Amino acid sequence: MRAPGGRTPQGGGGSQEPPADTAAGDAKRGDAVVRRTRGSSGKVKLDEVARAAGVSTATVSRAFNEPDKVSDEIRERVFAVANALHWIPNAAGRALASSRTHIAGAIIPTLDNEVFARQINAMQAVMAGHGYTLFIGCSNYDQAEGLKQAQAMLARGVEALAFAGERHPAELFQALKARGLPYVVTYSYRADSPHCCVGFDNKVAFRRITRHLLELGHRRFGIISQPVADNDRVEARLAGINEELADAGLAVPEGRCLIGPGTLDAGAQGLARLMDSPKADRPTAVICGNDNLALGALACAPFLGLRAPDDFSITGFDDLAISSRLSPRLTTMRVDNHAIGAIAAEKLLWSMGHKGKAAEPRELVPDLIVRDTSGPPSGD
Amino acid sequence: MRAPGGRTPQGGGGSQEPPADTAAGDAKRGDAVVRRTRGSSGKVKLDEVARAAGVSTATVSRAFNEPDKVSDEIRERVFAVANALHWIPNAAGRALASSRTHIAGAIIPTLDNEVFARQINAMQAVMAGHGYTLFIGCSNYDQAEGLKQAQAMLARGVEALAFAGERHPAELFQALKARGLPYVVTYSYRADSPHCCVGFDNKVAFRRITRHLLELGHRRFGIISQPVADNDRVEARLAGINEELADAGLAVPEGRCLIGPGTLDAGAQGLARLMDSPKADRPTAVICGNDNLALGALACAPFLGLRAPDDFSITGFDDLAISSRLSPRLTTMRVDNHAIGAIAAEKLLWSMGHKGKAAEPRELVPDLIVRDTSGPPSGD
DNA sequence: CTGAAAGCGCTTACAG
DNA sequence: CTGAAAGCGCTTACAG
Repeated sequence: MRAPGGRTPQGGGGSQEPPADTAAGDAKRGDAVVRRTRGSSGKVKLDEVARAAGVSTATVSRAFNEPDKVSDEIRERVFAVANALHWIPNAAGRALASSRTHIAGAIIPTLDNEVFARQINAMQAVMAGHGYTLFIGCSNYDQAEGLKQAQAMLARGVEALAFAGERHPAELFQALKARGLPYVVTYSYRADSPHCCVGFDNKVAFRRITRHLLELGHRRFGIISQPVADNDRVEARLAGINEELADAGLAVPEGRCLIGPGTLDAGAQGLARLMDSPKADRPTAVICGNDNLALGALACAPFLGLRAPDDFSITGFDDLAISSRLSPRLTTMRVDNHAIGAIAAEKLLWSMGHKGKAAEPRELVPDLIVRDTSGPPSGD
Repeated sequence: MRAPGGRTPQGGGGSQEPPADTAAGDAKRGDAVVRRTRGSSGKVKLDEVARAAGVSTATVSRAFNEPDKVSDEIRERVFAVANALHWIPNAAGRALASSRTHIAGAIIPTLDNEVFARQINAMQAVMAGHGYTLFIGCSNYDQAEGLKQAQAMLARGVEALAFAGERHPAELFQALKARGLPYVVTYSYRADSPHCCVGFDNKVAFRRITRHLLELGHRRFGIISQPVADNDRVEARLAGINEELADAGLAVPEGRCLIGPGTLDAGAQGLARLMDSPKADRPTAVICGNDNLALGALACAPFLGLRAPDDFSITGFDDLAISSRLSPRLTTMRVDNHAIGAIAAEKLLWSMGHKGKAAEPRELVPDLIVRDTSGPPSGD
């Protein structure tokens, strides 16, 4: 309610004359100083807030950044004036002076995906709660693109970085190390990883789902997977399947592990190819690298004259919203992606508060969700 | 290949002695200047590049920002040195000096959605191609949250802003106007909108899909829609349906326009409620506010003993990838979301290049995609 | 608790 | 085409 620039009636605090005038005489004399004119941004600056509130710029800055160090009365006055003047602090000035940008970055493979969208949402919320802005970059599952995004973020002065998976160019890790920049690897988790991981063990997860199928009695398996290139998570998944099968004395035959884009169509085509052999030879269980592939396969099954789980079993991974709504309901695994994002953000915040020291990794464990699409193999 | 700091053998260009030493005497004498020590960031700075290349800071800056103004020889030398030193320009310093941040912002309702993810992807690509970084913020369909995100972006110094829809607090538009900040409204388009819109006319689109159903002979309609609050797009969609029906002398009866979250479950529950009446009275056509709702309804239909299009017709909006893969394939409308994002980015870039002048709006037209789920009403 | 002023790392008007 | 230096809008070590 106090008018901007108005001094308190009490006039306390030992403040001198209003400095509004003194500031005018800032052209040094006797030195033939060349006056440059630089277009000021035209926006209200901290400087003007200070003048209007009758305090120094230091005090205005402190009122906002270290409120405890400023007397109640002055703090309130500064806030009121800043408000009245609609002052918005210039982030660049702040960053330059403090060498803190309050920006963190997250690099994910793709936005178009419930899984990563959820992680980002959570990260953003936690970061915002601590005064940090989150930069988001998409690699489109391409290592080189991911590196480019990371470099752009470094140039922007991010103070911490999160990225999905640990398969990234050595250059990235070097740059991070060189700058002592905190980072976390999200989504992936390996007990022996050199990085701070917040995620789950993809290999263990796929051993689990494979075991589920083995326990149901399946012996002939087929796989439909996303590309392995640049993707440690997919690699670990395939390894998990193969190891679990090997432990049971089994293996996926040549030509029964189909690799393609992680799309609905690839899932559909994959199933058609896997089922294109005499019934006695067909896989009875199909493990898909994610729900999307499984959903595509499921949608295609009727056209092949097949249905799960009577004619074959099939599993996904992710537990997308739609996976449990469609019929037959998909057997899959679910990860708490919101938690991954939130925890990753907390780890980063912790590191930033501890001189960049790496935070403790955190393993989340996916749940196996057995629904309609997995059952005992049909006797042939 | 040239060693950092090494001068060219030819020594051309009239360069004086290497300035490596002259730079040391920068403590002014005879003035009792107090030396402050401020932790330098520890990173390589433009200053060091200049010294190593034997040129002024101005020249280094120009070499990167206005390469034409620098001689070939010096430019190459500067590049080589900068490279060897791994110099990464400090964005804050640059922003402060030039009052250009090269940051643009985009605010969308949610990340978790093919539609917006695609727009963002396209925007980001176009922006990156022009040296701009894209800030992304999610409002979660909440006006107040959207405003908060926008304010955070202003504080970060975004030079342009894109946001979905035109239903936003007046405060937002005032702030934009006050700063002369270019912006575009994405997704929505109205011929008489005061804003630069890049999107489609939601009302016209839903008139179109309603007409399709009318032409098939439907006379009893039901609606399953997302919430109208804070959402001009949804409002326009409902208006489109109602106007088209009114033109045909029809109306959606009380209780047959169901509003809820735009989820699969809401779609399922919606269909159950709409179909909960004697067959002769049930709607024969159900218009959904988006594909997700329609997909949920479709998934639920078998449990109701119904199937489309024999027992009822149903339509969506968005043409999600899965909508055409599932059986029955959904009748829906498709918008080129990639184009919306790309064009929005170009408009913003254009505005920034033209002193913030508003760009021309651009209307995209959605395609009606007639598939399995719409057919003539079943005779009862 | 408060202020005067240097400094953060760039860009750019000015002068040559 | 190039350089010397002021200035962008803040923060903070120093001094009181």
